[in-house]
Amino acid sequence: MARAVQKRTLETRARLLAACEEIIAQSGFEALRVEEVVLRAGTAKGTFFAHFKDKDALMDQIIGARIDAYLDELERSPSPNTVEELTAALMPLSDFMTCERYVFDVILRHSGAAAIEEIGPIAATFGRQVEVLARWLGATPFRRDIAIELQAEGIQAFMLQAMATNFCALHNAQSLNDRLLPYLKAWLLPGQPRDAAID
Amino acid sequence: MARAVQKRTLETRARLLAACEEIIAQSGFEALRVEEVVLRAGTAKGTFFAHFKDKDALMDQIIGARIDAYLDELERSPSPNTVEELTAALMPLSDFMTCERYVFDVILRHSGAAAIEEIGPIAATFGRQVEVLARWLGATPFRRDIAIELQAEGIQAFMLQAMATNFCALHNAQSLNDRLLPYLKAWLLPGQPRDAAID
DNA sequence: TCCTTAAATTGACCATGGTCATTTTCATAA
DNA sequence: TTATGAAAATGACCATGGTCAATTTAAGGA
Repeated sequence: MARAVQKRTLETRARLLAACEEIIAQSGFEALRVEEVVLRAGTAKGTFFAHFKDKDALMDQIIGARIDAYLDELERSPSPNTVEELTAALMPLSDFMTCERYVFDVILRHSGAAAIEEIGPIAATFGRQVEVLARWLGATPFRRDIAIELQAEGIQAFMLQAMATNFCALHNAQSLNDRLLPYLKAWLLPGQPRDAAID
Repeated sequence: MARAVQKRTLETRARLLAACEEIIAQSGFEALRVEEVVLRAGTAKGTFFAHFKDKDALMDQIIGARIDAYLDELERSPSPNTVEELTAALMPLSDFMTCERYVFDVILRHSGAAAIEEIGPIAATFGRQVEVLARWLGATPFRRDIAIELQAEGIQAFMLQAMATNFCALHNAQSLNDRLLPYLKAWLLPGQPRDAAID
C-alpha cells in the first residue's frame, strides 16, 4: 500500500524549487508568481499545488531555510561578551529578515504557527533562535535575576520591534543596529549606568 | 477649481462603511468580501476603490478606529500601581488585537507604516499607545534607569510577542495575561525577587 | 510480460482583489 | 435656465492564487 516516493516526484519538486530560487535571485521574493514558476519548471499549475499547500507554504519553506542558514552561522560563532557584540552578531539575520517588506510580512505571519499543531519552517526557526540565544546567554550571562530562556525570548521580541520600526518613516534614519542596541542594553543590563541619550 | 466634497460622496462612503460593519458583525473581519460590501451598499465595485485605496486600507481604517477606542479607554483609566494592574489593563486591547488571526496579521502588517511618509490609522495607534503608556509610567514609574519612552516601547514589544505566541500551538494553553506578565515584570522591575517558576 | 492500482500530473475553471475608459451627476458661471 | 467641466460612479475586464475531476505514469504482483 504505502509506496515509496517516485524519483520523478523529487525531480519535479527540485525543478519547481530551482525555478523559485532563480526568480528570487533575479527579481526578489515579492515578484515571484506561481505562473512564472510552473512555466520555468515546465509543469502544470496544479502540480505546484500538489507539492506546496499554497504560495505561502512555499515561502515559508524557502525563507525558513535561509533563516536556518543564518542560525547555523550564529551557532558556530563564539558567545558574545558584550551586548554590543550580541547585537552585532544578530545583524546578518536581521538584515535578511528585513531585506524586503514582503519577506518580513511573511515571517511575521508565520512567526506564531499559523494553525494549532502546525509548526512550519519559519515558526521552527523562532524556537530554534531562542535555543541558540539561550546557549549563548548560558555561557555569558548578562543579568541573573530571570531565566535565561526568558532573556532569549526578550531578545527576540526586541529584534522584531527594531525590525518593524525599520520600515517606519519615523525611524528609518537610524540603522537597525542603533535601534536594537538600546533595547538590548536595557533588557540585558538593567540598572547599569549608560550613555546619555537613549532613544 | 477646488470644489467642496459632495454630500453624495459622504453618503456613499457611509453606506460602504455601514455595509462593512454589518458584515464584520455578522461574520467577522476575515469573511469580508469587497463584492459583498458593494452589493449591500448598492454601489459598483469601482466606487469602493474610489473611496479606499484597497481592501487593506479599509481594514486599516476600521481596525485602527477600534484600537483607538480601546486607547481612549486606557487613557481614561487611572495609572496602574503594579505590573499586574498594568498587564490587566492591557487585556481588552490585546484581546481585540488577537480576536482573529486575520486581524492580528493586518495589524502587524501596518504596525510599521507600510511606506515611507505614509502613516496609516493602525501605525498611528502604535505611536499613540507609546504616548499613553509613557504618561502612565510618568505617574507611576517602575524602573528609573532608562527613559520612560523606552520602557513604553518595550511594553509594546512584549505585548506583540505575547500576542504572537497566542496563536502558537506550543503556548496557547496559557492565557495571554499569564504570558505577558512575566515579560513585563522582568522588563519593568528588573532585579526584584520573583515567584518560583518563570517560563 | 501484462494488469492493477496508487501516485503524480494536467489544465480548464473558479474566487477575489483591483483597474480604467466611459458615463452620469452636480455645482457654478453665464 | 442653460451650458460646462470637474467630481463621482459605473461595470466590463484583468491579474493572480487556488481547486478538482480526469488523465497519465510507473511500481509491484501474477
